[in-house]
Amino acid sequence: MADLAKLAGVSKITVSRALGDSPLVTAETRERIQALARKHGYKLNVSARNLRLRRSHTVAVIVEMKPSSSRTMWDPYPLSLLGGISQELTSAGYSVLLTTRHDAANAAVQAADGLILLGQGEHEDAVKLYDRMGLPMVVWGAESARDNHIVVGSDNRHSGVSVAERFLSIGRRHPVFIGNSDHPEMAQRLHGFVDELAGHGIKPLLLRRVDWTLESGVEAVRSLAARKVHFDSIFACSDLLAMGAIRALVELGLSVPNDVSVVGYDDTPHGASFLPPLSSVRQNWQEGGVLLARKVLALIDGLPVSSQVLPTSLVVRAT
Amino acid sequence: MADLAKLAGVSKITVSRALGDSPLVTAETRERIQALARKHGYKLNVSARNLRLRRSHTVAVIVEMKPSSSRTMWDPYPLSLLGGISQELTSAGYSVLLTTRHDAANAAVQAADGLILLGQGEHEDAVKLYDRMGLPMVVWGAESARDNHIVVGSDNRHSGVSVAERFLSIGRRHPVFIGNSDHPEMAQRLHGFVDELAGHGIKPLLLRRVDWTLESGVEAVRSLAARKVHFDSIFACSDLLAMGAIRALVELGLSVPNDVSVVGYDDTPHGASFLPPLSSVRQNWQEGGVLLARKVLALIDGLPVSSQVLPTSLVVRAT
DNA sequence: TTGAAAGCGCTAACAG
DNA sequence: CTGTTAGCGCTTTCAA
Repeated sequence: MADLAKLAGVSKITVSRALGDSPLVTAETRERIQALARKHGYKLNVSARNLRLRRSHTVAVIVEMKPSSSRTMWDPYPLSLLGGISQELTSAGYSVLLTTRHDAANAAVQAADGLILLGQGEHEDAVKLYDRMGLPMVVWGAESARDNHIVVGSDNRHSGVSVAERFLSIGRRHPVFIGNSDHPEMAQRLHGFVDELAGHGIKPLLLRRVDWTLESGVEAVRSLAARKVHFDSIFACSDLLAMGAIRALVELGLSVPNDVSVVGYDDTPHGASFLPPLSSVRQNWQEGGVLLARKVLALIDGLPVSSQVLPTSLVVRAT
Repeated sequence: MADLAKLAGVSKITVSRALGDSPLVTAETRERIQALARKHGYKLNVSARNLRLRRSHTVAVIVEMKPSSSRTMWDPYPLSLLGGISQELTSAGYSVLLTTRHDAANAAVQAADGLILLGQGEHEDAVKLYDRMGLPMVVWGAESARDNHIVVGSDNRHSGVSVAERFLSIGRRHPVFIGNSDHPEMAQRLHGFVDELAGHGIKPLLLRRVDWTLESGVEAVRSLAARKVHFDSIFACSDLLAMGAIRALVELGLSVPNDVSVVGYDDTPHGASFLPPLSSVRQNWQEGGVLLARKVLALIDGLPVSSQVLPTSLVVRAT
């Protein structure tokens, strides 16, 4: 910057202002300096600016990473969410610092101006952990009565209601829910599901499954059969669970959807390509990511921010 | 740091050294100062350190992002790769700056100490673009004769050979390859496939498909049928393509694997859960990520680094 | 509208 | 083994 100043015959600070599009500098000199900067390939020293400004211009995105052979890593919070976040933060001049829960102690994470937490964790333990850092934080997940964080998430409750409505409308009377109610988002799906069914005098069977894998879905249905439970519909908390369930149903000689209706969650491309094509609940991740980013930025700027729930849609296919 | 120095009755630099585990300081004072730092919740100012050290301690990871409704964003380079990268960089004290190709002009990206490029792009245009930045760079993809970058990738050529061997061993004589040979990794799969088959006097049919979606796979097989091509085996460059192909085959009244054998690529959980369970080529992404990270770090440290090819394995399931 | 001075928090070099 | 000095590159006062 000092070099540019010399070249342009002005002072360092004028260069700084010119490059920052400050109104304190003539349009003419601004142009001249910017052209010079381009010509000489000048690059702003981000560290120096950040040191001076006492901000890192960085938002740490913390993903829940449970590496496991049977589960695509970070599977439930897919990349589209990251895509939306990245797009929005970058265009605001912020960087996306990608981290996992383990790396939270990292100096760079601590220096972040804000935090986006993808996944609350069981019992919201992740939320509690990061809350202590005292940084502006926005969480992707389910809104909770207990805590008062800014949360962006899909309308999990309504998803549950929609699936219940669907099952009722096609005459199903013995529904099963497969998922993990310790997971806040799934808990809300369950609530919606249960409440809507209760209005029609129906109480679904809750089948708790911690893993969201195909195998887990297979086992779930097998256990149902082993216990001689009578059921005619399944709401599974992931497409993989749903596909596993269908496989087990077929093995048992049951027909989907004639004998049992199945609805999955997330509307993955693979679910759509399943035979039979899977009915599933779709959430808008890209938009969720954009909103998460906007809200941390607002928080960082000290603006008022509120939680937001995004609509979901039940995509009815063949199951 | 100045405050800590005052508290400990030493100078700033001693604190700096103590916190950095420098051997220049007594074990006793190091302990004392570190305890003090913990107690008072001291956080290193990363910007100041980076400014002084003239390094950002950041590696930019550039993902190829082509948002499209029918394709999970960033699909071909899944998160496990990012997981491996993140794990390795973080434990070396580096941050992962996540960006897309569009954001490459970003000041923070330019300030990175190194670059990891996920995906070479068609005709390696992405590689050429980032090469101009003059940063230490490592690329995930296929090694290329033309360029001389450090590349980490799966043994795509051998994958092609394996699939050809498999087809030959079960008596297939009319194989089809579905993929995009402009994509370097896929080109190598094709080469291996073609070469191995050529040794047995067989020339596979190349069916070019730009999209790696289910629909694309369906169309591919339909076009085959429409042209009355005789074929008995398909090597598809993604599980989704393979699943689409199988769906179309079934619609045409053909049986998989009796009439046609199909092998996909990537061994996704969804492929494994497909009915029938999909045979597919598996690559080790997590390890690939770790290697990518290690190699940029070595490059940054001025150490000699060479490209590396990771073995793949053909997982034979029901198709 | 432009500039001079000061200092953000840290560490490498050198001196003790 | 510890300390002093200096300066990384930038931008916010304050003054012209």
